[in-house]
Amino acid sequence: MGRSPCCEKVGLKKGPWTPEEDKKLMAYIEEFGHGSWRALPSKAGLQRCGKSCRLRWTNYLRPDIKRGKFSLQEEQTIIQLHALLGNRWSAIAAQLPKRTDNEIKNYWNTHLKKRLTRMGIDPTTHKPKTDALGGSGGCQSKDAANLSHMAQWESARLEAEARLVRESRLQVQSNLGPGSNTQPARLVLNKITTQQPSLPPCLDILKAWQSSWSKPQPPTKESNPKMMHSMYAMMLSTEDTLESPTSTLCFPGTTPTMLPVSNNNNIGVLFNENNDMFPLPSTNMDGGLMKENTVLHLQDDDIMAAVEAFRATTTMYDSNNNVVPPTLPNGVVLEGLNNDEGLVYDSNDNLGAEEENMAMMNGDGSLCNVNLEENNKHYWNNIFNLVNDPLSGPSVF
DNA sequence: AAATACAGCAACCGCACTCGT
DNA sequence: GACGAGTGCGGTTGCTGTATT
Repeated sequence: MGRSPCCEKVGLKKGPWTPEEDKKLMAYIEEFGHGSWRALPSKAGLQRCGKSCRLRWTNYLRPDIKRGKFSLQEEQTIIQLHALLGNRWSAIAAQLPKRTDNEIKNYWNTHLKKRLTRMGIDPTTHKPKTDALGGSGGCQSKDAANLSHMAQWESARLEAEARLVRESRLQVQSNLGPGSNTQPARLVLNKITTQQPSLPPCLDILKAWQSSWSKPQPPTKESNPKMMHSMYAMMLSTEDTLESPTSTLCFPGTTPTMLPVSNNNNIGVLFNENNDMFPLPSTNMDGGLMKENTVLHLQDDDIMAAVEAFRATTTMYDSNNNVVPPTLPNGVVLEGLNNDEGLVYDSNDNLGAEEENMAMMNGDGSLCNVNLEENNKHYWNNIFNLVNDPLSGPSVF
């Protein structure tokens, strides 16, 4: 549908904001909240369009914004999430507290993208640029399928989280009145998701999903208690037995029944305590196969649990904005996960060369081995070595 | 010291989506 | 269901500071 441009009025100022304009905008929002952005400029005495005001506020003036150099942890998170999500900056920003999507986007384009390019890695696909010359096409397509499958789930989750944030903001704002909308979305969401009323039965799906994303790695080295993040194992794996987070799986605490699958696709079906059947996302709700790129439409209950599930397996922050290790449903704390993102390191913090076979838990708690493709392993190894190496920054590029 | 090239980043643009009517 | 307002989002532009010649 056609829209009238928001800045059609002649005389509205564009370009860099002056300190005076910033003061006016901040003073107005602190007193009244932003309300309607379109109406704000005239009320605040600004010769700007509402869109410009919103951008200035969200990207620069908001009090809950951290500026300055990105930490190694933040760099790692950006790279990994970009590998999974692509240029979905708002989704990536949702996992980095106090960073805006615009800032992350700029940082990617000016720093991280160049680093990967110089390493010979396509920053779009996160694969070595020499892929076309060699390697196993079949394995790579399976990788891509797994990644795409996970990305579908993640995409749905992030959309859900964004919606939750919007809704919760509205709710908090309406409870507290004008001027109270500066609450960081993360905090608002935490308030909601930490309340866990009796969960509806369908949440077993999300439990399963959570479990599939946070299976602990059995100790492969006595001296190294670090845990493996199953998501990355799945991203790295090309083994047929390795399934995406949305395929057949089990989780501790409940014992879902698995339906036999009728084809080679990763169809999964779970049952809750009442034996209600819940097809996993590779199937539609009729149990039939979803077409590629089918958009998932999750119920709100699923969304709530999905958000909680993801939080259990991704970087989390305490009230002081310190990273806290995630906790599995059974209470196991995944020590070292956030720094290492699930990869197994040797004593020098390099990925262990002998770790070709990474063990994962089967649904029944037994172990299965996962063969990792050399190229992919080296790719992630390179990335983490690079971003962890303080000398590899400007001196390299 | 001046000119030029480059990097970094704030801000803009326009499309897409959501929601209310 | 159609429409329009409001907003979110990602791509792009262009300004500014710094490095290099």
